Amino acid sequence: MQPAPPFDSAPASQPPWLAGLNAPQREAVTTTEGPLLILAGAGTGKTKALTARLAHILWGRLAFPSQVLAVTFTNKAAREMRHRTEMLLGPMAEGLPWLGTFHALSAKMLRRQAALVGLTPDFTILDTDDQLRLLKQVLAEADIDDKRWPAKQLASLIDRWKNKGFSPDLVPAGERHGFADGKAPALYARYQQRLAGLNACDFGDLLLHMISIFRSHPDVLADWQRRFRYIMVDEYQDTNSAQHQWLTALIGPHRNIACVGDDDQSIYSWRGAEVSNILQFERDFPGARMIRLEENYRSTPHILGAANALIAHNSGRLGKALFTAHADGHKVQVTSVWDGPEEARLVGDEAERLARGGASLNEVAILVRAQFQTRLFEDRFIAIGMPYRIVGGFRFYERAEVRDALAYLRLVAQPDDALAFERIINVPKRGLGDKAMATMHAAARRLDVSLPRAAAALAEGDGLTPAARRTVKAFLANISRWRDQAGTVGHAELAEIILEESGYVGMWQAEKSTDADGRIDNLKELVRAMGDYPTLTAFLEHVALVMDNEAAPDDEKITIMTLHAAKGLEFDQVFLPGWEEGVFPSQRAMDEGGTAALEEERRLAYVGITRARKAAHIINAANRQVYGQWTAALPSRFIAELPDAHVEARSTLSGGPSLWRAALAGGDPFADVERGTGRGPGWTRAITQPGHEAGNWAGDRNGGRDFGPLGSQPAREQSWREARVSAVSLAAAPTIRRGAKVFHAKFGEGVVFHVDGNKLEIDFPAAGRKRVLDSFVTLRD
DNA sequence: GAAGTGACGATTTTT
DNA sequence: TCGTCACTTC
Repeated sequence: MQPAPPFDSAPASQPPWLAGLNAPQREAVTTTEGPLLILAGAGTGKTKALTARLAHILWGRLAFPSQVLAVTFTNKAAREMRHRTEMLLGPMAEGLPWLGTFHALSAKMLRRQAALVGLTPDFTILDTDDQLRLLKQVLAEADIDDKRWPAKQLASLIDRWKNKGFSPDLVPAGERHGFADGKAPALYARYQQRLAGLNACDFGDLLLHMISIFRSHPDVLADWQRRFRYIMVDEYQDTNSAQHQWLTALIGPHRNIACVGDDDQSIYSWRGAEVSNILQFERDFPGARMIRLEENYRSTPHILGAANALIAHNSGRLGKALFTAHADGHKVQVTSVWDGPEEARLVGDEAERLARGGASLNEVAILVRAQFQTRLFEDRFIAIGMPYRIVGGFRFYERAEVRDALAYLRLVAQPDDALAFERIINVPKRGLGDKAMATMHAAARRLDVSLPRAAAALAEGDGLTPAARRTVKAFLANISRWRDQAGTVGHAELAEIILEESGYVGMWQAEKSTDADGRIDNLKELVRAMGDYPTLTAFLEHVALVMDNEAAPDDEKITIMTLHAAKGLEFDQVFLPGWEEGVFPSQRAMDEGGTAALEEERRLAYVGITRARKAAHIINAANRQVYGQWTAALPSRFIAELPDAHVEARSTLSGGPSLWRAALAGGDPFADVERGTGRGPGWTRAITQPGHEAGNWAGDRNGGRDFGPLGSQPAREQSWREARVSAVSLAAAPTIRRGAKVFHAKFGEGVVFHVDGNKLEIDFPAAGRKRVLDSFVTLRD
């Protein structure tokens, strides 16, 4: 399956981890000494090479497992690497204590050396929610109007500085201005003070504190350097400056660092990633070797040909071209359609066709540039009953109910956790308002103790109203009772007791909203997950650093997700909709970042195409609704950059691309289109629907760039059919009354119990009473 | 403390 | 256009 590598003549005694590797992969595995950059294109067996390299080092006794530092970005990648190394090595891999994410590893180091930065080893790790609340307090304290200068903006500024490795005193003069008249560095300093007072770190601190320890304590650094004989880094193109500093500090005199990455897949500059880290590898590490993995085991030659040609339009690349031994397969399809709904319809039809042909829906993905694009697909898939999953959005530990529950647990584990205390002191409602909170904050400042301690003091004194005093006292009594119980009952059981006795579960049970059930389920899931960890502290550490919660792989569904989220994944069939100027490449990105941003968009396109194993299908719509306005859209320039040899283009538009050209030239867009006759029944019905007059469809609101009334275009048959469908459902909606029989894609048939505008309460025999929007049901007779 | 009202703004997201 | 958030009002 691979071209015969020179090492194929190796004796039969060749170790198992070298089996099945091609020549460059093998070279990457066996080059253990000195700096090495493995430039691994999409689908070239990067993880395989990396895990084999780990196996090679450990089996060859070049180092003990505890002497290897293996760093990834995400927990998922870390899990994957651990798992695959275990497959090669067996139990030996379990002893890899320093395999993990940058943040997890740095936190582990920091816990051992917390004292050097004024923390205790049990410091709390704040999530973005806590961080924001703290910053709001800092802003209020400095008397800065957070309307004018939002805490969020300060948070991202501080984040950016931390990504670059700047502590407050190191922020360069040129970057100090721009927020609250140059007060940002002072606010940053104050924020750090507050964190220290809370014995807490935010994510950025996990690395930043270690970097400053490395700087100021050479002896400590030397210890760490001695420990790590080999360093390996995954996704090196995504490293930011702080991570780069952290890594270079840790490299000992042996300089055994191997970084794996692909400059063409660098898509996170907006998050602080510096492509220059990978581009300048050889300058950073003189004498470094570079090995290219270019044989792709994933995609067909047409897919790779298209991707290679596209990415060749970027400048400043390290350069590489993917090739494969696979048979030709299909060309990349590029389809032009009339508008967004038609695009969704097309993808739905194609997916149905694939499913009928025996393909697994789990192997079909729709990769979009931005979240808003998912809606049309969702609408369409609900309408046709196509099972789908949308990846992204809120993660488990970010849900409000999970965070509330965690705040209870944190407060039990850490009596001084002021942020946790603040979050839940009045959840469920206990009648403590702003006034009581202000009193407690004032007391905390005056007595110079943590907020919970101040509250305890107030509960004994007379600073609060009698009612508030009683409430606070009872609350604190509960907390300390739970803390005592921690010694006698298991932590998962304790969590159950806390959630029950605090009234928190009751609060959700009393709530009648649609999602209350789901929230209670999430609380149950949280308690269940706690059982997987030996102690409450271990669990809280896990939660802080591992924000993802691997969803159980469920049944056949088509996946909808962003291109960013798709990096590292692969699917047989990949749909790439929305390839229009302004959408992809994103207008906003180009406005903000110019050419550099355009190149990053192009890398994103490259990532998208290279996700496909068997087929890639690019789609662009001539018209799209942007913020409620219909706008004409040109096909993405990336489409033009794909070579004809690897592309099969088609259009469902009569007139084809000339339509767009005409539209942009400002002339009559239909000048070269045959005028048809009919406005069918769909038209009539569409225009008689309130809010669905022709002008809504495609009017003249966009400076004449929109296409005029469309009714006469025979080629738009499909669009008309859709117009009729939506007209029918709109017409049907008002006739839904109590007692009506309706059908819902998820819950099945049901009987309407109550109507409130477009909100329906429906009794479903299978799912019980649900609140549903009328647009999600169809009327049955 | 809940419900209604108006302004605002709207990529990509991990730890 | 549509959803969110903060603020008002009862």
